[in-house]
Amino acid sequence: MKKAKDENTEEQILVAAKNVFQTKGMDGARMQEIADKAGINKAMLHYYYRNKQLLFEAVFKNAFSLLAPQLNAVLNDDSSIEDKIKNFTSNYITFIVKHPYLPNFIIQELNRNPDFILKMKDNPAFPNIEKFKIQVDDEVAKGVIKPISAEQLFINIMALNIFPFVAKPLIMAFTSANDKHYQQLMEDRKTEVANFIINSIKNS
Amino acid sequence: MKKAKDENTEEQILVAAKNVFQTKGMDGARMQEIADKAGINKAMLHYYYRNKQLLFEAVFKNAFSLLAPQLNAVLNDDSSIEDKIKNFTSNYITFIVKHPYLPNFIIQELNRNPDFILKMKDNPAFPNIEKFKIQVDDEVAKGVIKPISAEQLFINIMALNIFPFVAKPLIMAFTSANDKHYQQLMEDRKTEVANFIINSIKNS
DNA sequence: ATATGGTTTAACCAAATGGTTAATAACTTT
DNA sequence: AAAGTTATTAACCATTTGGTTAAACCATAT
Repeated sequence: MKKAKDENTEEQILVAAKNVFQTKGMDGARMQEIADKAGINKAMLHYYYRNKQLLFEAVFKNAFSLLAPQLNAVLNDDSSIEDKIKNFTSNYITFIVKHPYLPNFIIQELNRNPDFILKMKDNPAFPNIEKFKIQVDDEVAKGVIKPISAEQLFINIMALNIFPFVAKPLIMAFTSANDKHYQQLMEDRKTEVANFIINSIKNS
Repeated sequence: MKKAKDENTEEQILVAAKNVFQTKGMDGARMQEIADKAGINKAMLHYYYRNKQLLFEAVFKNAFSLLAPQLNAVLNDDSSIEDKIKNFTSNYITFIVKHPYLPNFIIQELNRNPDFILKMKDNPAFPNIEKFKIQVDDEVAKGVIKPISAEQLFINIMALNIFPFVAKPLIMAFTSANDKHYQQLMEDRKTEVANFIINSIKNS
């Protein structure tokens, strides 16, 4: 079978490209380095992905499609707000430990080229806040949680969960933490963050 | 006076370099573009700053020295925790509206080269959490605020304030906001964020 | 006015970089 | 096994890029 080799090479390229793009960014990445990491000739990159931009987009879409379902867990799940926050916080931190470069990569590249997100919006799995909005307004009306807009709550949830990984070097410096200490801080946040949010919004 | 011209050129270079480095990053920045923006010959960049790396470091240190005092307002001010949070949140958001590229620039470049922060630590104004730690432990002991570690509280304060600007393109996409709507969200956060934090930690 | 010293420029350079090409290798189909 | 097709490579190319150099410029001191 011919396909085996093809897909293998194509996949190896994507893995290598992910590696390089996510650590160095579009501008810092070198096609030669990607080729070396994939163990192939530089011309192969163009054979399969035509040019740097398209290879980058393949990597970016791939990364984004990993992150999106995580956020959808907050926006479109059927459980209560309190449960969502608890689950998301724990799950997200576990998730990000496995993909440490991911949030930073996405944020960095979107800031470099904000229009890029338009290409992502086509995807039906693109996170949408509408359902969450209804739920928040509902729970506020019922008095389950204190008045807050869905947008602000969602921003807060994202901020508290994502920021500590994006700003890792800053946090390590300010708290004089080594890698082990930093990991412990993040581990603690799996419950700490959910409590922090729920404390703030729950009516008692 | 000869000096007038010197300092003027040197300053113009720094302004142009800030402009380009903060929007494109170290890797995306081009010396030619900086020279053009400064209205001078490319050789002048090397005459005053020797090479790209040193010019970049001048810009980075400059940016960092703007951010540091903001964070020190939380860490080293003498007011109560509640007051600090209220003041910081409002001040920081006002500050960042004036320097929109700053937090993203610092975070992006520190992730590209984490060792870089070591050079910043020499500065005596480098944010240090020790005093804040004592204060938090004290207010927790007195029962003014609920039990929380100073590190986690500081991370939360930073996250809630800084993240929304770093992740602007994501937030705009998820909330389907245009620029005006986004600005309004940030404006609301000047009080919203402080309330959110205080709600969560204050003993009642 | 002229010598002096820092400032500025145009022209240049070597290395790096994304991309192409033409030939070869390997596999499939007939 | 011959023909056809896809995969892979080495060599090459044009452009970009950070950096250099030697000469010109200009303000000031003598």
